[in-house]
Amino acid sequence: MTVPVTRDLIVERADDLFYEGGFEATSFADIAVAVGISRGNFYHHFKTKDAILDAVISRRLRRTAEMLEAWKAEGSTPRERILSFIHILVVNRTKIMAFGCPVGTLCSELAKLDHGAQSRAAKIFSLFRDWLAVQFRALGLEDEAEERAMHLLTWSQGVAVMASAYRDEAFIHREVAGIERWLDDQSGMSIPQN
Amino acid sequence: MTVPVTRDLIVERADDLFYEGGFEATSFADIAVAVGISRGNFYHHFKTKDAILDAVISRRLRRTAEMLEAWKAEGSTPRERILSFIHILVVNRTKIMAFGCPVGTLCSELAKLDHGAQSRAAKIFSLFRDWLAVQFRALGLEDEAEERAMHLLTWSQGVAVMASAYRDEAFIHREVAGIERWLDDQSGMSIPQN
DNA sequence: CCACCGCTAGGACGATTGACCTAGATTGTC
DNA sequence: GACAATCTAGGTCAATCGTCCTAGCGGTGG
Repeated sequence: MTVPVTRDLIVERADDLFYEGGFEATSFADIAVAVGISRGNFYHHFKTKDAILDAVISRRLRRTAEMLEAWKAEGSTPRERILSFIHILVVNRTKIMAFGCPVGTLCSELAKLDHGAQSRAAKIFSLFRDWLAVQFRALGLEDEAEERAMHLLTWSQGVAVMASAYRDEAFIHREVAGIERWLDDQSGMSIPQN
Repeated sequence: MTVPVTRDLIVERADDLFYEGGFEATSFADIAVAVGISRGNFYHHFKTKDAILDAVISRRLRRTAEMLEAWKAEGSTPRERILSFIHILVVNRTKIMAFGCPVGTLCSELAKLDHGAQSRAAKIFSLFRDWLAVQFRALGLEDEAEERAMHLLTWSQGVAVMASAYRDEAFIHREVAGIERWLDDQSGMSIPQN
């Protein structure tokens, strides 16, 4: 809390609003109200809306990296660490049913807007992918680790989309159980199986 | 072609623009330019933007039903019919890499906008789900048919999200191959396996 | 020939958007 | 305590949004 407390607050609230309402649909005024400052004050901290988006993506990259680091400490085994990832779907089920996955929906929106920051947003996925690949490699899957990581990411994204489309909590639990079964089928298998 | 050729043209172009640019980001002016008519002329056919959205969703519902009906004719076996669904990912890979899945991204956006039409948009998913469930039931999966249908829908949605995030065509082919292997593991199995 | 009606064009509306400016308040430093 | 840098508030800007109105076009029926 050395200097930029207001700036951080702006990024934090903008992060939430971008998630819950989308980037395009969230206006300067919306963020200003959420933070509790005037619209004019905004321009002192961020010159453009894209600058806020950049800061939000940076924040998400940093927090994701921190979360993955924390999971390394909590879960001692690779399997437990991967389960930490899978269980985001359960832990955040309420918000996911309402707004989908923060990363997936942002990437989708930025892709449609043909926004230059889309590739940076996709790097949040890469953090998960690389981290998961390390865990799969520790499970004994050498060559297939990256592919398994992408598949797990894919599966969870699908669950997020369908869960928000139907707002079905039971569906999330069913699919998560399926992912866990799939995970336990992966360990040390020589023949690839999806 | 009895009467409403202009109206149909509006809905058709709006459908494309909503897919490629998103509902919120597409303005009346954008659609008018795409159709080649004046903005004022718009109001004669659609009083509100939501009315256009309704018409677009109706169009998608109708066209989806027609496509599923056509697949019944093309693919004689349930497996071939399901493969027709899976191969949308390959056939439409270019657009999917650029804009994601039309249904999934629309549902996600409407969810964030808290738009009343979200549940109607989700009915497009239901058309696929019910149709797929019929095919899985024909494969000998009685009780698990609906669950398998939802899983296949989930998987394909995940592929669409990740494919657009990374714009990776090889990834699509890899996952589609995985889906096909999964499909062939399903037929007539008594013990559920994901 | 005229009255009518579906369709079109183009402008105008109030509101809101992202962006920007300026003046005052606050803070920190010497 | 004076000064400079930083932060804040509130207003203004042109552009664009969805919405709406009206005048004119073209064909059809009486």
